[in-house]
Amino acid sequence: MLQSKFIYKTYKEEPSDEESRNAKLLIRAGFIEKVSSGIYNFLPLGLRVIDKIENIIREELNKIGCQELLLTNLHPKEYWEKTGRWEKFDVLFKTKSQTGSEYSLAPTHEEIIFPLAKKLINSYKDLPIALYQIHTKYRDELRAKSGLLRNREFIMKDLYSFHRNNEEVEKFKKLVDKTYLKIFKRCGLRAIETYASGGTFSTYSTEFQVPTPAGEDIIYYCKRCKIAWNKEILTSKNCKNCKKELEELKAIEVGNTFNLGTKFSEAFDVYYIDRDNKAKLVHAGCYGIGVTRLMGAIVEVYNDEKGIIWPEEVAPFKIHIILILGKDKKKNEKLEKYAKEIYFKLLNENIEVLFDDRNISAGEKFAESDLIGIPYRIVIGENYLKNKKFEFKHRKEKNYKQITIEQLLKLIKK
RNA sequence: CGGGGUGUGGCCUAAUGGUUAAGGCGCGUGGUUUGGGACCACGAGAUUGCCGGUUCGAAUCCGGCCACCCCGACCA
Repeated sequence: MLQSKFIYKTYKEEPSDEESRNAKLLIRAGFIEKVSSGIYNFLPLGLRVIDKIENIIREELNKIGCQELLLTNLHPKEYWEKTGRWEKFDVLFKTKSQTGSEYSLAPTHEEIIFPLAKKLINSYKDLPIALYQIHTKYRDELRAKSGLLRNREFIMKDLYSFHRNNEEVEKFKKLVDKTYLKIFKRCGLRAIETYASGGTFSTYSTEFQVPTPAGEDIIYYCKRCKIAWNKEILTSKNCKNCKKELEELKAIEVGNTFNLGTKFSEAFDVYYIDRDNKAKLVHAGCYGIGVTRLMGAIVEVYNDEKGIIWPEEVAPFKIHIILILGKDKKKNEKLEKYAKEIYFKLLNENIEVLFDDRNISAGEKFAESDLIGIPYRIVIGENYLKNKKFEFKHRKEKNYKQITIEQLLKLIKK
């Protein structure tokens, strides 16, 4: 991508109507734009990060046999009345059609996927089934807050699994838990498996908590066992397994996994015929990852005074090429030619590159580059003409190396 | 929903109740620059969140409403 053609806009000053680090940086750097409280637009730069996160999730879930689908976000009232949640779900957005039909905007999708599962499941031979989607969710929060961490509209990955019995749900849930840790690790985050309450429809849940002072949850972490308990269910300040004293941490919940039991199967009559020819209730689990919240959490964890520092796998681009021209026109022409060659070589290797080809001051290029936070930066200046070497450095490092394009390709491919 | 705070060009800010609302960023034109958000000149851009009130006169004072931020409550 040529930066001169790339549509985005950065700001030198922080927005006055945001307090959280993630919102300030993402807005300043041109990833998102605020429309209203808890409502944001994702600009081309921001969408690239969303796509990266979503694809990591897809890869890992597909590996364990999950299949993707897309469920509607307009939920007829009757579906939500069946579970009693039309009245009970306090953050439900409700809307009415011209003819008076009532709908909710999807805050979660159990009410839609269980009726679907009923159609898909007849026999024990149809089970297990694991379906997921990555889609927008709506929640009428009384207080949206903290940039991308608590929104009224947000993107979520929600997975639902259907099984013959509780043991199979538990077994699958453990597999999802393990997969979640992989997903968060690939996103650059250390997520802690945390025991938590099950809310109104499950006995317990597992939360995936990313420790950061910006978090709104408080968890108690055991360094030895590498697990934690949410404050809401804490019974002792010592680990239940090893008795070690627990550490209190602030954290952001980026994912969760629930064993739903048969609660929704009962509400929607989801049965299967078992080997013994008897109809039995389907056991289910549900598993969420807040995609946009995850993006906010990554920024909260990875930033410095100059801007964002994206972990490699979720960065909008991998390499930022900065071309610095001098006074000599002939030299400049050569430099431009070489820079383009390097740019195309990297593109040929399927490396995502942002090439700052704009005719602006070097200082502005550097400042903006630091703000956007692309992991690797190469600077092509007059020195390149002498030894065919450019400067190469990681966003988080201060010092650069002088290397050739061949050396760069070796380094990057690893 | 309870408490606190804030609303001024696209963004960030300034302005004892007193001319025509000031500056910086950004934007346009011309020129000079080019290794850490450069400089000069000229220019465009505002019903000071909205409605009402007080006053000879309101961005400024008063009332109501709205929006945003923060704390709390809530958070399948």
